[in-house]
Amino acid sequence: MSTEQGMRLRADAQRNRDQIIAAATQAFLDEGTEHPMEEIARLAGVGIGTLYRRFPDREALVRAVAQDNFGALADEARAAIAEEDTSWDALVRLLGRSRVLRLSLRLSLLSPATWHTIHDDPLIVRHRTDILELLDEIVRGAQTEGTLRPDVGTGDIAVLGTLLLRQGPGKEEMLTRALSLMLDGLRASPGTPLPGRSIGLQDLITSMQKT
Amino acid sequence: MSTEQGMRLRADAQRNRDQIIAAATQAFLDEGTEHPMEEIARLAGVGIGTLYRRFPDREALVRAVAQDNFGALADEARAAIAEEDTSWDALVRLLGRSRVLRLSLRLSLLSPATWHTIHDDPLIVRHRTDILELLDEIVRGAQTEGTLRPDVGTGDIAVLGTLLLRQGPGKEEMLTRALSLMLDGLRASPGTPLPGRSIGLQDLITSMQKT
Amino acid sequence: MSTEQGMRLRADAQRNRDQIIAAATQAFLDEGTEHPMEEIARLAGVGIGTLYRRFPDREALVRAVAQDNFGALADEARAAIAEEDTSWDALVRLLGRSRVLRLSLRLSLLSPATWHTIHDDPLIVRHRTDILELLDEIVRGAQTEGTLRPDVGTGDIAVLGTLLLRQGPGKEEMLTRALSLMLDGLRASPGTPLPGRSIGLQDLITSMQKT
Amino acid sequence: MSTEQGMRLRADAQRNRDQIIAAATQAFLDEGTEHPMEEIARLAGVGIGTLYRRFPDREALVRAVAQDNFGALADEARAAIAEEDTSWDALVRLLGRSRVLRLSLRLSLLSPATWHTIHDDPLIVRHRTDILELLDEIVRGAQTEGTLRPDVGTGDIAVLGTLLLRQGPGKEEMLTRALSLMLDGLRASPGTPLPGRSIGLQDLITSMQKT
DNA sequence: TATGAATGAGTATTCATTCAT
DNA sequence: CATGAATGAATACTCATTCAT
Repeated sequence: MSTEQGMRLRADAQRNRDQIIAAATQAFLDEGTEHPMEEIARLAGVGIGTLYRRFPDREALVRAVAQDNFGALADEARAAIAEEDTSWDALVRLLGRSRVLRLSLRLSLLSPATWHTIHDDPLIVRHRTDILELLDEIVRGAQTEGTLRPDVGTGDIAVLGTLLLRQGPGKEEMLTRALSLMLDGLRASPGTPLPGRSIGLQDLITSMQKT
Repeated sequence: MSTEQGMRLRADAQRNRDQIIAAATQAFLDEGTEHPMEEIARLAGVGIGTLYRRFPDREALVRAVAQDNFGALADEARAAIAEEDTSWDALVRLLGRSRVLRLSLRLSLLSPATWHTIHDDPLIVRHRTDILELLDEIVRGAQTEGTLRPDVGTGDIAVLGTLLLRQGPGKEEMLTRALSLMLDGLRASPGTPLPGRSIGLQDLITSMQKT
Repeated sequence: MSTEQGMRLRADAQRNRDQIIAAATQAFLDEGTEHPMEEIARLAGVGIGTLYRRFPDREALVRAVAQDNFGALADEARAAIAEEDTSWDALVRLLGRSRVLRLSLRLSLLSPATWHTIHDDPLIVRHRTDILELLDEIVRGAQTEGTLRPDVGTGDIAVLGTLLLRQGPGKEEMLTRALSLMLDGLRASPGTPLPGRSIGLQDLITSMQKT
Repeated sequence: MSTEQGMRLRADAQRNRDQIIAAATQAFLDEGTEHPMEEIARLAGVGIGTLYRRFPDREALVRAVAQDNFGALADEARAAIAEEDTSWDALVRLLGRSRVLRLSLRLSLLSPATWHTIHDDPLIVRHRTDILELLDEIVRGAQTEGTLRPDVGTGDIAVLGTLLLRQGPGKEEMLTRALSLMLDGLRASPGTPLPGRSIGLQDLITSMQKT
C-alpha cells in the first residue's frame, strides 16, 4: 500500500489514499473493475470528490491498484529468494503460498478494458519485469539444483503461475492440489518431452508487448 | 448454435437469432459481457428491437450464449469419448484440442455479475452436469487403463481444465506447453502423493452450488 | 359496437373489429389510453398486424372507441326521452342510470393527449352535439314541467353530468348519493340564486371548441 | 413546497428540489404523469442528473408531488377551520375557494398507474387521513349549526369534493355554478331523503383501502 | 387477409466527471 | 482540502409502426 510516487502526502491524505486503494482492490475483486466510482468512495469512507482529487479518472485508480499489487508481488518474490533454502522451495512458495498476492493479477484479467489500461504503465512494466527477472533467477537456480526439468523456460513457469491466478470453481484446497499436479509435471526427469521450445524470459516479455 | 428451445422459429427469425448469438459470443469474448447491446445488434446485422424481441434483457442474452457454448462443450466431450481410442486420448483432446470450446467457459469468468446470471440457469446446470459426468467417465476409464494416476479425482481434472480456459498472456503455444506440463503431472506413477483427498465429481458439483 | 362506417366489412373482419374495440375500451378504462397496442391486440385475440390493418394508428383506435361510446350515449338519451314519463325522470335516468354509458366519457378525461385526439373528430362532434341537443330538450321540458329550477342551463347540467363520469373513491352507492344531492340542488324553488348567468347549450358548445 | 423530510438540504439543493417539484406539478397537470423526465428537468432549469439524484425514478417524483399537494390541502383545511366564522363557511371555502389546491388531487386521477403509485405511500396516507378528519370536524360542526342537512356524512361531502377536482369542460365559472348547485343540495331541510345510509369518515377510509 | 418479425425513434436511467460550497 | 451537488453523455429498454411470410 505504499505511495509509489515522488511527493509525500500529508498524513491524513495518505490515509485517505490507502483507504481508497484498499476499497478499490476489494471492489475490483468482488465486482469487477467497472464498479461505480461513487460506491468505491463510499466503501473507502471518503467523498467522491476526494477520490477524484487523488485519482483523476478510473484508469488512474485501476493503475494505482495494479501498481500496488504488482509491487507487492515483486517484494514477495524477493522474500522467497532470500528466505527459502532452495530454489525449488522458492518456486513452490511463489506459485503456491502467496494467497493475497495471487489475487494481484486477477485484476488484469477481469476485463479486456482493464488489460489495456494496465498494459503500458511504466511502473507496472517495471514491476512486471522485476517479477519475471526474479522468477528467472529462481528457475535457473532450480535447474542448476537439478530439481526443475531443464526443458522448461521461465515463461512456461510464468504461464502456469498466471493460470493459478483466478478463482477456480472456488476452493482453496482445489487450487493447492492443482498446483501439486503442476509441480509434479515440473520436476526433473519427467515422462514426456515438451512440445515446442522452451519459453524464456524474453519470449514472455515480447509476447506481453504484442498481445 | 442450435436453438435449444421447444418451439421452432420462422426460418428468418432463426437466422437472426443465430447471428445475434454469434455476434454476442464474439463481443463478449473480445470486450466483456458489458458490451453495449446496440453494438451487438449492429454486429449481428439486426436492429436493436430485434435483439430485444429475442432476448428481453442482457441477462437473457448472456444466458443464451452460455447455454449455447456449454451445450457445445458437452457435445465435444461426447465426441471425444466416441472417437478417441483410449480414455487418455479423450482426456488430452478434451483439455487441449477444443480451441473454440475452450473459449466457452471464459464467459463465466469475465465478470462477477455474469457468474450470477449464469449460475442458476436450469439448462446450463444440466449441460454442466453432463460435462462433468462425461469427464468422470473419461477419468475413471483412464485410471482403469492405468494411464491416469489413481489419486486424482474428476474434480481435480476439471479444475485443471478451467485453468486453461483463459487467455493467458496469449499465445497458443504457451498453453499447449502448459497443458503438457500438467498432463505430465497427471500420468500414472508420479513423484509425490497429492495433498488432501481426491476431489470427486460430487465434491465439485457441491462446491459449485455453494460458491 | 356498431361499425359507424360507410363500407360493410366481411363477417369475420367485422368480428375482429368488434373484438378490438371491446378490448381497447376495457384496456383504456383499466390502464389508460397509453396502453400498448400489442397488448390490446392480444386481449382482442388478433395479431398486431390485424389491429393496424383496421386502425392505422393509435389515434384512429382511440377515435373509434370514443365514437362507439358517444354514439351509444346519444342512443341512451333518445331512449330516455322516449321511455320516461316526465322530463325530470329522463334527466334522472340520464345522469344516473346509464352505468355503462357513464364510462363513455371517462375516456376523454384520462389523458390530455386523448382529449386532443377526440376533440375534432367530425363523427364525435356530431354525437356530442346530438347528446347536448337531446339534453337541452330534456332540460327545457323539465323547466316547463316546473320540476327543474329555471335558472340553470343545459350546460350546467352537462357539467354536473361530466362530474359524475369518473370513478370516485369508488363505490357505486357513493355516486348515487352524490347524484341525489345534486338533484336536490336542481329541483325547482331552491334556496339560493346561482352565481353568474345560466350556461346554455350554445355556451357549452362554444367552450368545448375553445378549451 | 416544503421539504417534508428529516434532513435539511443544502440551500441550493433545496432550491433545485423546489423547482423540480414545481415544474413536475405543472407538467403533470398539463400533460399527464407520463411526461418525459428530461422535459421536466428542462422546465425546472436543472440537468436530468440532478432530477434523478433527488428522485430516483418517476414514481418517486410522482409521490413527492402528491405529498406536497396533499400536505398543502391539509394545511388549507386547517386554515379554513381557523379563519372562517362558521363551519358552513369553512365547507364552502374548502370545496370552492382553494383553486390551486383543488388541482392537487387531479394528480391521483390522471392515470391508473399513478393511482397505484400514490395509494400506499405512508406520508400521503397520513395527509389524506388528516384531510378527512379535518373535513369530518367541519361537517359535524355544520350539522350542529343546523346549516348542513343531517343525513349526509363526511364521505358524501368528500365525494362531492373529489368530483370537483377535475377539469370539467373547462371554465371556472361553470365549476362555481356546479358547486352552488351542490351546496344547495347540501343545505339543511332539503327536499328528498337521500338513498342509502350516510357515508361516514370511516366508510370512506375503508373504501379507499379496498378499491 | 392475418400474422408476427423487424425496425428504430423515443425515454428512462446510470454513472463518470466537474464544480460550487 | 474534503465534500457532495450538478451535469450530461452513454446505454438499456419500450413500443408504435412497417413489412415479409
